[in-house]
Amino acid sequence: MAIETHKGIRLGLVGSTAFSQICPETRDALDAMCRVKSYRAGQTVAHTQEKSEFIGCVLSGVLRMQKTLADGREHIVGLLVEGDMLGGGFDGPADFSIESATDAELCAFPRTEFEALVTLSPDLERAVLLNIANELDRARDWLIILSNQRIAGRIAGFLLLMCSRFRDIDHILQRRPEGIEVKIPISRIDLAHLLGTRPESISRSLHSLSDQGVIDIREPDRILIRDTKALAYAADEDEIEAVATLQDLLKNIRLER
Amino acid sequence: MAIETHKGIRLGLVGSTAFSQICPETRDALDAMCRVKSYRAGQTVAHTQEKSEFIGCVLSGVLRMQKTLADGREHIVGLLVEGDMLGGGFDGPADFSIESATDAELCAFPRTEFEALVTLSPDLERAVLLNIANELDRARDWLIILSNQRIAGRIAGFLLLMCSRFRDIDHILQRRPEGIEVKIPISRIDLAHLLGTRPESISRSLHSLSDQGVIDIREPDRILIRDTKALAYAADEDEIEAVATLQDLLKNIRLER
DNA sequence: CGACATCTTGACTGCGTTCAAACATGGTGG
DNA sequence: CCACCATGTTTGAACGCAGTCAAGATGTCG
Repeated sequence: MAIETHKGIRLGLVGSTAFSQICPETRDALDAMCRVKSYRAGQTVAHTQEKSEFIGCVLSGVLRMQKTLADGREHIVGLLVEGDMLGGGFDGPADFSIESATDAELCAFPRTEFEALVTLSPDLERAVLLNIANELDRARDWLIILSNQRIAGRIAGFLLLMCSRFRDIDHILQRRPEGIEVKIPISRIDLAHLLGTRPESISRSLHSLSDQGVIDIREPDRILIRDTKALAYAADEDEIEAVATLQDLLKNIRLER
Repeated sequence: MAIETHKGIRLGLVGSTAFSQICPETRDALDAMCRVKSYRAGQTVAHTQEKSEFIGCVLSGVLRMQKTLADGREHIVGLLVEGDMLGGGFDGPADFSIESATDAELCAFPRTEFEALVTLSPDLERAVLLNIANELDRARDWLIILSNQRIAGRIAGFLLLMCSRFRDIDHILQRRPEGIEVKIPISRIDLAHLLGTRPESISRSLHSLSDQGVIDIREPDRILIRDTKALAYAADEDEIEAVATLQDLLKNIRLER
């Protein structure tokens, strides 16, 4: 079960993320009702958002957001990282479950209290709205990535999305002289699921990109992006093969001489 | 260019859709600022939502919502039908363009006036929020459909999604004794784009489903669904998931008939 | 050190992309 | 009214990517 600690020691963090632009007294009220919960990797945070009795804000770690299907299987529709809200509860009839992909901490507000505060504080309502709008935007990013026919293209898009989305989260993204190092927060199986393919294909495409020198696989879940531009190219243009063969040709020519 | 007519003759329609639960005086205010715009198929309604000076609500027809990519190409991320809002403008830094897929009418509110009204009327703000939440939900339905690796499965999911989303829109969906007839509001190319594949594959899979007796292709864009259950089976039998809500909808459709 | 989970690699098959051409449909002008 | 072209859809054939099953490699933990 989740470990609970008391109240808003971490309010500074809360203030820096989803609730950055709310007035002091509202923030104090949030502080008063706030509770920190800790989860280990793989735990279920909430089964359906409707029934969950709290609204949360991720402080650290990564959560999987998955939709429960009729036959009981679950499908990942997004990830939550620090600063993201969960349990907004305006998601209509959706049947979601949230699980921790890594060890995670989140800051929980009792649902009823929170909603009461929302009706009182317009800027909090606005914050909630902005949060949902942000999620919508991200969902559409996923759409674009998923509609790429080639797996390598989807992976390239995924990596780029990680770069843009998690630019400020240093334990996921790290700038290195050689490039940008990305820590992939979910397993290959989950990633494959997310990208609409199988782990084997993920592996192959990843190593294919590696062979082209675009990325470097330091560990299975730690990837160094050497050439962002080439990666963007791989994500947009499916004609990467043409380029790849060109580069091979050039290399071979140079080697032969 | 768009043809504009004056003020809210159609307010009843507006009231029946996105703004169903707002108080009378707010509705009157909306009425006062409302203007009806008409578009023909293929016109650009708004290039980016940010710059568009109005917020709209679709009265009739279908709009394509597409995201502009770095290289200038555009990618469809959703459809808008009657009752949907556009230009919510909380979509962050998104770069969207909206085009009419069919002849369409929409009811436009000047952005500044609308936003001023939003700050005054909590229930209007709530309506906006619900609208975004609804769109988020739909975007996730697309995600699930797209993550099906087999094309036939995606098409099946798409058809079922049409049935659930447009249940009440008679010029798209029509109940027939033999089944449900769906009018596909976008071209094969756009559909292929939306489902992450090519028009040829769309055609093949569609005819494959037709050969199985699941559907009947009356015209390229008019499809009769004979066997909803088989269609749902085709959507999730292909290993990856079916949309949970679709199951509910099937129930509802059966009940309604 | 061995048992387990995760990731990778290999070989094979099939689906879907690709390129190309035939087929409908609608609008235009002779 | 029909020939004609433009657009969109369908069909055909060939190739290649990715899914599948199976085995090997790597890492993790008791």
